[in-house]
Amino acid sequence: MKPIIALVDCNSFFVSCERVFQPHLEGKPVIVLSSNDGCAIARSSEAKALGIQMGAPLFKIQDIIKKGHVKVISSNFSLYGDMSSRVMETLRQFSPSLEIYSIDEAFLNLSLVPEKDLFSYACLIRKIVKLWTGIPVSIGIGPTKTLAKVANHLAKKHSSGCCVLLRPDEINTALRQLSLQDIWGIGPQWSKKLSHLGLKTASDLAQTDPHKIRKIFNVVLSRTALELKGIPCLSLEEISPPKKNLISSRSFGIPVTSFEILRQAVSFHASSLAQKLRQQQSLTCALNVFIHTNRFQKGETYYSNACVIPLPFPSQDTAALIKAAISGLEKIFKNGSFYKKTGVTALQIYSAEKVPHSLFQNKEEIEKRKSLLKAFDKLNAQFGRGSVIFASEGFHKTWRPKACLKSPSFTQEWNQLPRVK
DNA sequence: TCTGGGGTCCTAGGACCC
DNA sequence: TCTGGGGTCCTAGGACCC
Repeated sequence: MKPIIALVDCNSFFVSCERVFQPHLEGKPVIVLSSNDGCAIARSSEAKALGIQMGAPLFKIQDIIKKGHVKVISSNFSLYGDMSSRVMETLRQFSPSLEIYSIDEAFLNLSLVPEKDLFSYACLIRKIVKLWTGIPVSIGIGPTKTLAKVANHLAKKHSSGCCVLLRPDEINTALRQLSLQDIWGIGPQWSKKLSHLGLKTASDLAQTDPHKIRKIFNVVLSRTALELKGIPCLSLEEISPPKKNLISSRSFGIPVTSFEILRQAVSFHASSLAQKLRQQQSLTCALNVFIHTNRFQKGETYYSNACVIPLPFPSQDTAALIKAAISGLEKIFKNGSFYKKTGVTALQIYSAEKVPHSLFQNKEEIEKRKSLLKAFDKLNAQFGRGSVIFASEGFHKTWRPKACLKSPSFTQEWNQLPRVK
């Protein structure tokens, strides 16, 4: 059977989530900021029209914001995560196989839908998602993931919000009008290198010999070229594999100089990693701890350092991870610096099932710790993250990133539920 | 004053093994 | 002058994604 893949992409997702609970923002320019209120990471179409670029630092767009009366909102990731689950669950109604690609995108296998019905089916999906979740989406359909991405690019420009790209003549026309940097998998570096080779459009790349691409670039780009030709190289991954690396890091709301505050932040990150490890039933063998000062600060020496701490035993235990992370911090902390950010990465992650217990570990003790952490996770799941914490995280989080313009957690906190008058 | 957080894959080169 | 052949594992760096 010929594969048919749909890419469903939520329009300006974070902005749309905010609009569901603040309908007065509809039709107005709105942006959502990154952590610490740093950059614009989501823009409504009205904000894009004003010239606000993706990733633009807030302080550089203050003029546009003022003149264009742009509504600025701090990010609220627990709200977006919750809304994302609602969208994905709705999409499951429409296909037996679905790959959740990111917080706001999913690939659907639509091979069972007759070709003539695809467009109206896409329109139906779009209508139901909007009705059930309040989130507007665009849907692109093609014979490969990369062509579904291309179709989605076109769908966003179309009033129907849907686009089917299956006939060779339609695909060719679309590819001739698509520039290299708009292709999924081609970033600024490769598009520059490709244009030096005389290639200008997606159609040029599709017509180039993939072996030649592989020689000059690598296998990844040669796959992209094949996918543009309609030859599937990327399969639908319905079950997301466990993460091979996990990271927890944040910039500080204010510069931090004290070791004690850094210790609290590092403990928070180690604890957050341990929870993620337990969630995906993995163990880590080593942590990487890093700190750095503000690299944009003129007149101050930039200091950045990191160190890897092997754990005595593979672990997912919060206490063990906190202990290791703090010992790493002690090695790299330099007195007198104004720190801007810290974080912890879990390296060498293995499935908990596959790692045997060490002879030097007390089995009883391990079981006791396991049930303690299970209760810990259960409480946090029931009463909200951070309801129970390890004391070394501290209770005040003075290092917390800035989020001055955050909207209420409409769907996760009882006391912040929207009121209907 | 103010510049995010969290991932993936591939390749080349070095260390080491028999 | 000429210095084996074949393999694994790890790491750093570079590209990409949302």
